[in-house]
Amino acid sequence: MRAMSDLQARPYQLFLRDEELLKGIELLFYAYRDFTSDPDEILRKYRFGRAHHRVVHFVGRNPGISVAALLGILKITKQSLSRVLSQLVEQEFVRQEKGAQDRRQRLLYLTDKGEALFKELSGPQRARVARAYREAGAEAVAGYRKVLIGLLNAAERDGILRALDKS
Amino acid sequence: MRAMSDLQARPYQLFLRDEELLKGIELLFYAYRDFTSDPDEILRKYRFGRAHHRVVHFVGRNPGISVAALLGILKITKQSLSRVLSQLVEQEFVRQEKGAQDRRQRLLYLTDKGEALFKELSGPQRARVARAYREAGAEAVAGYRKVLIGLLNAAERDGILRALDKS
DNA sequence: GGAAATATGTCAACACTGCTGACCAATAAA
DNA sequence: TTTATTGGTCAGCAGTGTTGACATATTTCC
Repeated sequence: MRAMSDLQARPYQLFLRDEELLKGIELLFYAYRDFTSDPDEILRKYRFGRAHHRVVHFVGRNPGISVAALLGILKITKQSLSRVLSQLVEQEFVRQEKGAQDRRQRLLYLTDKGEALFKELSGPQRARVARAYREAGAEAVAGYRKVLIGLLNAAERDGILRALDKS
Repeated sequence: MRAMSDLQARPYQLFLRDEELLKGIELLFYAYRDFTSDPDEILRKYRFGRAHHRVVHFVGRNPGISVAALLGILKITKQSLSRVLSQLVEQEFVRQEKGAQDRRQRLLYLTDKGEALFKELSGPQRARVARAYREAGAEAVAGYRKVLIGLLNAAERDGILRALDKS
């Protein structure tokens, strides 16, 4: 494929590395594309989109989360969140409660209906991840996590890891 | 957090597994969120979006790709592709060429301007992946790949792997 | 107590990117 | 020559991100 002369012009390690990096990028794209396809289909029944899914997921996983904290996870504006959140509240998938200490806060919880949706949406995703984990083995899973953690913005890495370990 | 009685009602292994699966799901979300943030910012300068990025990327990586093949990668409709593709062609980031064997095809190539954009966009992403790979180590990278491949739709897995190895 | 900061909500407008449906033209294959 | 394939286009709609401007309730600070 490449002549020996190329190995002089450009260090072999570096060349290989760049190709590997691009493959890593593309693999992430493909995996995420397929990963989101199952819930996307389910959401159509409810006339919801991915944004609704994210809210249901992170409220379900963080009962009593504040709006500000949810915004921090999703990294969107409050106006964007407001649109989907008010739909979820109106249709009774999510319930809001005034904070006990700070009564300005609207703490978020899933209703029973919300829990059911959470499970319906996460079912195929859990199955997909379970299959991938099973096929790859425990050691590979550890590597998968290690690399994904490395992909995070360094500044927020600790916060995300803490959030993931709260359970 | 959980009483011993729960361990009887639900096998311990299964419980742990479910928690791990949800963490794997969330980690993928966070990684993809941060992974796309760098190019997103660059794209604003050009008044382009993520869809433009994807086209530039996959045309850059597959010079001479047909429109149908590109649609197969992106999994969007031709109308959606058309919108961004025609902008990229008009602004001379992408060039179209009639197929030699099949003259119905419009084979796609990056122009020099397109190549420059490709590099500008992939730079931060390659740096991010390089950092993650470096921090995690070769063994972890192998696991990362193994799991991501497992997340792909089984039906298309072989095709994607072949596409990734063409280089 | 009163001013300032914080948490949240809301209205309006805009941009990007998916989608469906309906056609059309050029070219290849049967 | 009919039929299928490749690609393009117009129109409209939905979902989700953005900015900017305000409004309200509550907490914190001086």
